[in-house]
Amino acid sequence: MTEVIGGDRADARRNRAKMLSAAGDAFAEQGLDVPLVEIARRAGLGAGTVYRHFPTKQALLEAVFTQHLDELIASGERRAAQSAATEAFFGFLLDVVEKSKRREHLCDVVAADASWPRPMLTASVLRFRQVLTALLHAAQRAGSVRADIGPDDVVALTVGCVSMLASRRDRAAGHRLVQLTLDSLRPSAVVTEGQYFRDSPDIRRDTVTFCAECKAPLMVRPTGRPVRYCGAACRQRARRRRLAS
Amino acid sequence: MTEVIGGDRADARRNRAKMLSAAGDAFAEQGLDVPLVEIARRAGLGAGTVYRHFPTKQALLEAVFTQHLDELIASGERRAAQSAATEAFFGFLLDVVEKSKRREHLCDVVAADASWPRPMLTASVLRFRQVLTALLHAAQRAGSVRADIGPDDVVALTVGCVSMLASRRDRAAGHRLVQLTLDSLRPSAVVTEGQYFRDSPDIRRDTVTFCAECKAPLMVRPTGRPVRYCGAACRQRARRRRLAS
Amino acid sequence: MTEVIGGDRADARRNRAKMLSAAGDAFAEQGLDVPLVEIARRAGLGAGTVYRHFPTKQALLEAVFTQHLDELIASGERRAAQSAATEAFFGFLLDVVEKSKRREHLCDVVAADASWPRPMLTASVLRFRQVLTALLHAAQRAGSVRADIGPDDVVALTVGCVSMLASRRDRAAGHRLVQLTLDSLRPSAVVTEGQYFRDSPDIRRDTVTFCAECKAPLMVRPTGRPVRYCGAACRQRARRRRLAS
Amino acid sequence: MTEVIGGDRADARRNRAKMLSAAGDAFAEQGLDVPLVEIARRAGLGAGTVYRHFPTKQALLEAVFTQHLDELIASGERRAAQSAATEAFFGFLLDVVEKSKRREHLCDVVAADASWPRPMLTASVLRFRQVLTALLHAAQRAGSVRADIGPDDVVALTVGCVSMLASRRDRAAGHRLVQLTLDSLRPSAVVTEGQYFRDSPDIRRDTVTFCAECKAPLMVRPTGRPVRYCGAACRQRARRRRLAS
DNA sequence: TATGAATGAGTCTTCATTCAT
DNA sequence: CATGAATGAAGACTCATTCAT
Repeated sequence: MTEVIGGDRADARRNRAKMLSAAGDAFAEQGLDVPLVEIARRAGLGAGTVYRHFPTKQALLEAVFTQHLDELIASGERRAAQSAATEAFFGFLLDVVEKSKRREHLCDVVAADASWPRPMLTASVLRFRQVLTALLHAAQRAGSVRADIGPDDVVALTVGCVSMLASRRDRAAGHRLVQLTLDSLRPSAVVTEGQYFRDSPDIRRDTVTFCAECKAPLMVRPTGRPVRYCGAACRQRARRRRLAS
Repeated sequence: MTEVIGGDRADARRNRAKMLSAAGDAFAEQGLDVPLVEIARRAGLGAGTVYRHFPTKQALLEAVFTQHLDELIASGERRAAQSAATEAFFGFLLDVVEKSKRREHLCDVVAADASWPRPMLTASVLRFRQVLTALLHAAQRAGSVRADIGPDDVVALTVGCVSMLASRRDRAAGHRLVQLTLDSLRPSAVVTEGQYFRDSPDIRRDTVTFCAECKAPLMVRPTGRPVRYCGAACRQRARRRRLAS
Repeated sequence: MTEVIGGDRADARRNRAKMLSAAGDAFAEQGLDVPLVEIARRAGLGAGTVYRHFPTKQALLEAVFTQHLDELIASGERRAAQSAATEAFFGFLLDVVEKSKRREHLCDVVAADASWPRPMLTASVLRFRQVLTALLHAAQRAGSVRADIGPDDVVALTVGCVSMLASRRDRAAGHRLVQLTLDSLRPSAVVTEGQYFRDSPDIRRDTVTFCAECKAPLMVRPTGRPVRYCGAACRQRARRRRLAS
Repeated sequence: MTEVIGGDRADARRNRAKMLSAAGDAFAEQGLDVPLVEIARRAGLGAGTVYRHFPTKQALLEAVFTQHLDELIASGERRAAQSAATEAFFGFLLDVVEKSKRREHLCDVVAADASWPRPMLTASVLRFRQVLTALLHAAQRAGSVRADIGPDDVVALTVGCVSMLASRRDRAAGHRLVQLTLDSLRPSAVVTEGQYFRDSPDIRRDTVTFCAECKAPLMVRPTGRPVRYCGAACRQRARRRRLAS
């Protein structure tokens, strides 16, 4: 952790806050390559002052990231305390995605852990994982999230969602996509057999059947007469073919 | 398009290929900020040679991106010709994700179109969209993809999947996530009501009911006796609880 | 104008001066193509420091040029205040030529305005023109400079003189040439009719006499009483002098 | 001198001519810094071919310069043969200035002899000097050029004139300036006493008389018997003429 | 032999970091 | 202690010259 400078002096603390805020904005708007002097300028401070607080640009970046995580942690704890498990979990994920939207660059950092192993040891990172894990497990106990999902899956999913938001210009459409993606976590979601990927053999397959006409997956219906087609259209089409032959 | 240098000289063409390959690797491994001399070194060439072929680092990047797209286009056309609509579409998406895995940085380029508007006019980009759109529409006609999905949604979804793969270290787990996410496109996928996002009011809600036991969303069944549980397991569980009380 | 860096810090101002001086020397000795690091080396500073003060090599060049002009302006104003019109004007021109001697490259810049239109709007350029024009007009009113000469002619003439000085190795001989050339501006100078140049064909031959007062050339009048003065003003002035003595 | 390549092959000679022409244009339009490939492109040849003919860019430049001189030499010889001394001399100077107009960069080369001592040994340079000197002396013998002018003065003057033309946008005005300047060479021209340079503010006013033989200006001698000749040589020459008639 | 592709030294410019004011 | 000036290593890009085709 960065040694906090002048922890006892009000102005120093205010300066630190200004820097973090300015850095957050700057990274969001101009990417991680934004010059440090630009951050200092936004904060209304000198470059030297920034260095007094953060010995390295890297350190500043980590601090911004940590602050971001802390906000998410607070959000997660609030939701855990106030909502039922399912709402808490999904609400938290939406929070994470939404709040990270303007900070995709931070996600780059998370994604590229090879180049940045240290922050993974940070207290905030650990606490974030704890909160996430607790919410996840609660939701799983409540039956609203598939049992075969782990915290890492959730993190990866949210990272992906942030990317989606970033690449989908239409705001509303982006949100719908995120919704769609997060709902993949629900138990009803069907996982197509994973034969496409060349080298991932051991993916457990749910018991899926497919439309006899269009090969679309059919919902599981343990009882009753099994469906053969995904809908009226396919049934009709199959019929036509049968008659033709 | 970059003027191709030395189209008639075998060595020049070979060098161009070496550069593109080296650049692809370098961008993948070290990010878009990789020095050009590093790319030249990997290609076993001088920096000046790279500049002779690509007048700008940007131009080189675009060429790599274009080549990548061209591979995807070929893959898509092959699948469209050889497979049924559904397999073609989902197989194509998996191809896109898989092949882009080591090239997430290119996705950054796609994502950040504001800063890079020109390539969007490239022939390859247009062709890619055409292929994607054709596959999508075929799959939708076949009933295996939701009707309310457009090409931009699909692109964004794949971009997100690539991010997921990048952030999920476990290879198999990453693939499973991708599978899960892509399956969101299938008509059976349920979209939770989008009330979480502050400002996306107009998301059409499907009429969803939930499992009385586990709260999982249930498929719409307009006719017949409404289902109350998502499956046998839940029905049994509910029964047990009822007996216990 | 270049934003002046560190206006309040003594060392920064001293450094700025060192840079301008070093740049002036470097441009004079090695031409405009002198590497910026060479300038930095001469100034005893780092290249980055030069860039902090002048965002571009161009900007540095302009600053040197402006400083040069400012010196000339000061010289012109001093002379205008202290000397009679004729002495002031010719003295100024000699100053301009002499001081620009080691700075011919700057003249290149002036000459090549097509490639460098902006500095022409500079305050210093305008002021220089003002001073030059004022001195010229005063000298013309005093009768010591031909009436058909404009400021642009004078500038071009001095530019030419600088070139002469540069190409004439012998210092004294160079000065004599300049003297000769500048004296072309005096009314007594004879202009051969310009039949040589393609587009001014008819040359009248010169039996020339001069105004007894101001030495301006008098038109040939083969018959009748020869004129002695170029006009009423000179005749009157001569009369006054005769009466005074 | 550059070894002429393929002197026996017609195409090689044609190529050489194309190169020289292209180089002349390129230097004129884009300055001496024009890339060699640009010259090759203008000539419709490969860069390697240019190098086959001229081992160095410098060598090419010298060849262009030499060709330029050769044209001027031819012009001078033609005029010497066809015109009277005065017309020949001044016509030649106007030719030099006019033809060098688009080639000021070559003049830079002449001006900057420190950096380029070798071409001064070139046959063409020597021949040019010879022609110039002959024309000058003839004109001086004819009494139309001051006796105190040497070949170097004339060269410097023309270099200056080229600069004037370059810096005076108005074509006609430029030509008039050149005329004015070249006429400084005529004996009637008044040279103000050259004490201005460096720091001599009080310009003594000029009551100037001229040498009765060579028209050179005579120094003011307020008292005593007025001098009529600039020196013993002229006095003697005048005496001889008197005796002859 | 002509061509133009390859080379790499050299230039401008940026920016993280240090240090004098 | 805050400031912002100085630093110099590093990166993009150019071009004279060489050399393989």
